[in-house]
Amino acid sequence: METNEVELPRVLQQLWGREGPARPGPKPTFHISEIGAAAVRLADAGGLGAVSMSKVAAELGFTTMSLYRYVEAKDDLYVVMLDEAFGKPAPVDEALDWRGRITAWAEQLRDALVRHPWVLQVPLFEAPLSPQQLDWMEAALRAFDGTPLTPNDQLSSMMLVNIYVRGTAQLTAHLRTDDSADQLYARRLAMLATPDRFPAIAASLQSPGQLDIDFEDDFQDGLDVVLDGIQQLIERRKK
Amino acid sequence: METNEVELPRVLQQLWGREGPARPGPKPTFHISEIGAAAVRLADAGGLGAVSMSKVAAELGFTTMSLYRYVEAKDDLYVVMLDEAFGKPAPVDEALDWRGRITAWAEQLRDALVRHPWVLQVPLFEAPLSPQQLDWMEAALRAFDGTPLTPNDQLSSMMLVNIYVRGTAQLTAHLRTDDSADQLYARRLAMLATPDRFPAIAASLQSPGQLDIDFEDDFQDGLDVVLDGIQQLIERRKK
DNA sequence: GCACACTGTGTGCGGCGTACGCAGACCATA
DNA sequence: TATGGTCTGCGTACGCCGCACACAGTGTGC
Repeated sequence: METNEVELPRVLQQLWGREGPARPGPKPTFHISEIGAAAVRLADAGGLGAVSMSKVAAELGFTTMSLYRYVEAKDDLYVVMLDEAFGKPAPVDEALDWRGRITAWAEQLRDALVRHPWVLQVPLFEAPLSPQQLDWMEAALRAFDGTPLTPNDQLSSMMLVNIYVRGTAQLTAHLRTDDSADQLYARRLAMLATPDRFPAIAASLQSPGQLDIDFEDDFQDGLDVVLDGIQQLIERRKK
Repeated sequence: METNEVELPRVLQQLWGREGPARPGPKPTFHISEIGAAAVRLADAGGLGAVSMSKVAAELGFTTMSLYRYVEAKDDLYVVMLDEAFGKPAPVDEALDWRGRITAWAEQLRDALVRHPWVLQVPLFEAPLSPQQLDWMEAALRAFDGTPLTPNDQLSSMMLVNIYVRGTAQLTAHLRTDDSADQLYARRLAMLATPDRFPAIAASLQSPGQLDIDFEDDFQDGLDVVLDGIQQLIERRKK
């Protein structure tokens, strides 16, 4: 009888704690999650660029090449970092309706991205399969419990919110570190977007309230637009 | 009298054709857009990783260091590449309503991203100011002509659609290159997302129609959800 | 107690971005 | 037309990076 586990990459096996027991040779000095934590520390402090195999190894008091006993390539390190950075999502509040629940989820996700902005720069080539990422996925899906959304609807709605949060986080990432950046941008835009070639842009620059951005309000407003769309889908499914 | 132009970085000045005329010394052999085109060619063929200063220079028959006469750093090269890759958006079709127009815009954007998937991997730290990117921005804003949306509404609605397209493109990018990837993912997910810890995920895996993904349909459905949200905003603004 | 799989180390390679100094080309001015 | 100054393009070199590979030591299962 074959278990036939659609074999996972080694990193994922380690993250899921699927280690074969008791093998010959010396015991590993630490768990990959410690490597991930060290890498996250570096990234938090100096951005993703500050994360290199040698720096991570140095952080742990090891040589560069030791890391390759735990990780097959740098991409694997990224996987571990992501899993480490997100942490566990707060449990779903059953008292709220779906809108309140998914909003709380979105805010949590946003906060995590603000705490670890480098997450948005991590080049990823595979869909998420690490434990904590599935926890987040699970939490989002549960927010739609009790709605008439089909499983597929729930999945795509989650993706929609996920995409929204990541997208806005990316757009505002550089503004958060430099307050004057948006004003400089507005002035440059005003200079380049001449009314003859860019009437619509020029017009939007005329409008007031352009210069004081409130991240919190903008985030909520945009999210509400997305959720309004999902709400319509829910109404449609009710019939 | 000071022109006081909120001085642009040199790359942008070159992209906008704001060159000071007639200076001593030999004439530049080419324009940065040629460098950008060469880099885009490399990226299209071998991904963003295939783009290095030396490779681009070789593509043009030049030495590596020559490029630094046109570009201050590699990040500048990315700016040029992006401007080059997007091209000009098709003119807005006045016959359509806002929904038809922004849909057409979104489809165009998606097609551009499918043609140049590496765009999604380009690390960017500044808001777009290059000519063609402003063209795209302008086109999107014009789609909302005639709606009661305020300029700020239009801006955030555009961002919403932009974010949606980029997000979905990112998610489906790796699926397009490998048809079996999603099935492998589904099987791995089924193995890891046990009903005790991940009931919602497990449930959604039970649902039918999971395995045959239709990019086109999924894209349109999700986009419609987003547009439904914007429509509600429009209704609200009407009053 | 023995064999052997496994851990951690050292060396080294190829490639990257780019700082810097130099030769020659070309224009503005005299 | 002669000249001076400045810009272009090139060569060299440096310090990083990810990682292949060979090697020594370690501890478990037989």
